[in-house]
Amino acid sequence: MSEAKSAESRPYHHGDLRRALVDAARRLLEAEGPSALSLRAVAREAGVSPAAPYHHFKDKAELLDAVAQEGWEILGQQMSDAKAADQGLHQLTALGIAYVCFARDNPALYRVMYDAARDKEMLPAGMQDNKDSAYCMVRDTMIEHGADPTAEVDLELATVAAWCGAHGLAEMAGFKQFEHLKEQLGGERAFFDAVFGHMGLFPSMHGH
Amino acid sequence: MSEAKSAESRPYHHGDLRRALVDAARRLLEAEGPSALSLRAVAREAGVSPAAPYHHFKDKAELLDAVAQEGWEILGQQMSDAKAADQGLHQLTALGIAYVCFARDNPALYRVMYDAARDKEMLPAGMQDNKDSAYCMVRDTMIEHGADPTAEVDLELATVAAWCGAHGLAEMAGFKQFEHLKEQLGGERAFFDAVFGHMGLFPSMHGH
DNA sequence: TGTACATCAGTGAACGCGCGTTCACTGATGTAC
DNA sequence: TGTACATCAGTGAACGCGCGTTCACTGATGTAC
Repeated sequence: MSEAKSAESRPYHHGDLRRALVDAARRLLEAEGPSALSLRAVAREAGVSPAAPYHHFKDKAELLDAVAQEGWEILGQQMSDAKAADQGLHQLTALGIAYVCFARDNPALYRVMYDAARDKEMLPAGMQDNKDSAYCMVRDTMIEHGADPTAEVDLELATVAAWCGAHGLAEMAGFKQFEHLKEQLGGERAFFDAVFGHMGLFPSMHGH
Repeated sequence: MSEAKSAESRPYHHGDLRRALVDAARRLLEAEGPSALSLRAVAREAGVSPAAPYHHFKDKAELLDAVAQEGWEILGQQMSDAKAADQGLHQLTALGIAYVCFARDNPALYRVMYDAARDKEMLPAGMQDNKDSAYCMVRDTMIEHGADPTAEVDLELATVAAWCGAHGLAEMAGFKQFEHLKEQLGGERAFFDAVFGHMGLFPSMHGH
């Protein structure tokens, strides 16, 4: 797993250690889980001394924040791509599926994304009211598909409900005990679709 | 916070140290959060030496399991009470509200309940297929309210969907940023109701 | 009722460990003249 | 083009800490006779 290059190939100055540290953290995260994500382990994985990260991050929390931030950016990009690839009424479902697939592919990163925010008692980046947060993308998509933008409370409730549903499914889908359901339905994607359908959150999915 | 009794009042033999340790763990958990839950801290909180817990638990994981187990029992009891108190079509909603209220009142315990299971790569106690798990209570209630018990896949999907929705809301409701929504709706309970309503999971809530 | 003894449930000191962080340092790089 | 020097980005040793766990121990309890 270690990315440490052989002694002769890596110069004394790294070039972009900040980047390398965040990459190393992500590698560690998915290989060993969130509890293995110590500053020292990240430095080790990146092939530098334990003190090196302090030239790029104030402390461990700042490194974790950077990892979480990158996670939210990737998730936002994947949701945006999914939306672009699926014009029409299915766009909201596409967003939900993209969200859950991201969590399936990066379960430990996904946890860090929320935990880093909880530690700071803040909303995570992807849920903030920035114009390009994932949360706002969901809200905007709802408006594009007919939600009334002037019914502010209702709109926000619908967005929260969709977000909660996706988050709940993202965490539950990790349990191996649901494998049999996925198989019976013909695959993971169908399982996600079906659960979203039962939630009735995504208008494209329930024809009634 | 410490429960350690004064020297003269506590006998050498504790009486029920196992119980006291689980209680101490829960106290610590809600006061300091999941990351503060070390074996030593629990022993300290209970007023005994760091080695004492080993007479009652094989290791730290076993203590955490006991804490999680108790959490699931309390949650199950509260859901059962809520169901009993609300005959009729609102029973499913009552279960959902009870679930979310438990998570609101015991956020750190709630996390431990899932994390302890994830560490063992198991379904948590409350989600197992025991006759009296919380998960089965939800499924049974769905049947009582008209779900077709012979449509097994559909029934399980509906239960999973409800469970995911409740879990998602339970975790999101902890963010302070939703306070304004709760206020606008006239309280936390109304907020929970409204989100469940938007999910369309709970038949009693959506009249359409 | 009294005594011997096994068992139980604590103590407290110690172990090795990995952690976050600091420090004085040094090698590499870039800029001024 | 060459040299002096400031700055940058690393090293590696060290710090103190809290952790999980083990160990030999001892005080308290219960039971047999």
